[in-house]
Amino acid sequence: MRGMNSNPASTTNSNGTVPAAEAASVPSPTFSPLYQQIKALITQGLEFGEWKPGEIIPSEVELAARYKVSQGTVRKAIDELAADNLLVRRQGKGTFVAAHNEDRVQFRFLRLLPDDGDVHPHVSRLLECRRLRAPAEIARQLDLKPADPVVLIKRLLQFDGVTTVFDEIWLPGAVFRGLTAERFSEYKGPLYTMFETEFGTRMIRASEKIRAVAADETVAQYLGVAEGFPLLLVERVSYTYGDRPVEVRRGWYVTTGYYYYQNDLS
Amino acid sequence: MRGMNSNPASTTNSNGTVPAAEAASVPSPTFSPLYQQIKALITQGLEFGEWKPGEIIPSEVELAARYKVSQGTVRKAIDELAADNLLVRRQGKGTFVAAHNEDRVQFRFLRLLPDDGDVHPHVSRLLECRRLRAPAEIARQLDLKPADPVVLIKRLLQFDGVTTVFDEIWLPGAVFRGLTAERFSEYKGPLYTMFETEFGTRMIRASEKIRAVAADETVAQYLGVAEGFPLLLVERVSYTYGDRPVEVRRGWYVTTGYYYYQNDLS
DNA sequence: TAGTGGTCTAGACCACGTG
DNA sequence: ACGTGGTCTAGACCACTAT
Repeated sequence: MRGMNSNPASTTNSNGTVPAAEAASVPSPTFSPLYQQIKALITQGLEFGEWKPGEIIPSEVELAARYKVSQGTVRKAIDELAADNLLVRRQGKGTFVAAHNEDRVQFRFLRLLPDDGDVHPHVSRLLECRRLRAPAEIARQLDLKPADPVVLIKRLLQFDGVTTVFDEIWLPGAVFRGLTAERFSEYKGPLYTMFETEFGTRMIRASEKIRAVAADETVAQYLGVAEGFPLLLVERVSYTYGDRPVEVRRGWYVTTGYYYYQNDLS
Repeated sequence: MRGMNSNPASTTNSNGTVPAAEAASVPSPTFSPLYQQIKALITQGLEFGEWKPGEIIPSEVELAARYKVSQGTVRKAIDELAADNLLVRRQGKGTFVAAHNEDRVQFRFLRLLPDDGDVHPHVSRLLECRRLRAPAEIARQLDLKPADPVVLIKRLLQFDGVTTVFDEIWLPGAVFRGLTAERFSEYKGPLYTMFETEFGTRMIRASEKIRAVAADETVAQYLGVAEGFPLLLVERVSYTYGDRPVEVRRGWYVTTGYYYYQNDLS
């Protein structure tokens, strides 16, 4: 492999050098470092379920042999996947597919913390779960055609019996076939874990827009506050592999005694 | 150097292996990988001003020679410092000390974006800048003794002529000697740039607590909104080298037409 | 004892920026 | 043409976990 990763402009294009075996489906003409190509291959394995959440993936040495590259190259690929929170390394044991049912998840996707720092589990109460045609704005955000089917979920979150969050969750209907109120109610545990195990959809990344708004009549009633009460509105779009949006979530938060946490501005 | 980085429990403690020259002041008895030690040495160079913001640092080869380690070890140290936003790599040119006067800074520390996506520069208007004794809560957050001197700055930020942010900034008086309203007014450019060039204090990291609050009489007047209007309250603590807190900032944001942005929940 | 990830090295070549 | 960071390799040894 040494020295074969030449410039795409050179006479011998480097993509022939992807150590075949299970090379990318369509060898693109663009150049990328070997470890990026390995990273893509491993990501495919994750996406297509070759290794499932919580499971161990082959050792670095094995992967190096399979892809016909050095261990160092596999290592760099895994380093990035671990930084992206897709894999978790455990020294002496191996490398595992990140699962959404670990302790940290509640704080990865629900960043609301109480002022006193104590950690309380939350209770979810389903208000509504129905299928309808996507409003224009939701369709745009989910990258669907207007009027495509979507699932709308409304729910409340309670901390210590106090209703603190009202969520409005929009999901693409095609992906979340058979998601009903019953199915929803039966499921114990975090929502993202259900999405993962029941619908094979993993949330990889999210972006959020945060603002302060006044509670309207409906939301005020749900949250047990006066109309006009200041609420934190968090509008999140979550993405799965390939940066495909698969969830739009609008959350109205009562931030009395709670705050939204954000670390490190990088 | 090969193979000398043995366990701290072993007979020959590894810290003697720090390639001296400019070894750490107090060789601690705890073990850490070589590249972490190199990282600490480079960080010291940054903290003590050996290389100033915007300047280039020695090449990897030079640093490897100076610290008597391989280029790969220096590389790993620099990789982490770049990930921490303390250094910036530029292929073909060299590695530079991150400066706070670049384009990205306005978005690194002021994450307010307009709904339409356009980017407008902001104008700052100083309301007040005086010295006083630290209230208990501020003293706690700045790691000072109660009643230690602090500087309190109050200011407004305007976007397109519209007042959008009211800031209350608390700084340790000992560090920011000679910071007066005049000095403040004279300075053009971002605040953090002034802190850096005028007072030798760099903000490295920050954490934020965000909530929605109702505008009180004073803030409402400053921001030109009705009393009770919902505002985003962002409480930020900024840290310099060694995780020492050097700023407490409370910002009240009008989020009409603007939102607070947050990417990637990692 | 064996296997895994983690560290460290030395050397080669590539890609980028500048003279 | 030269120097910088970026990629890749091969091999050694360390640290942790399990058996």
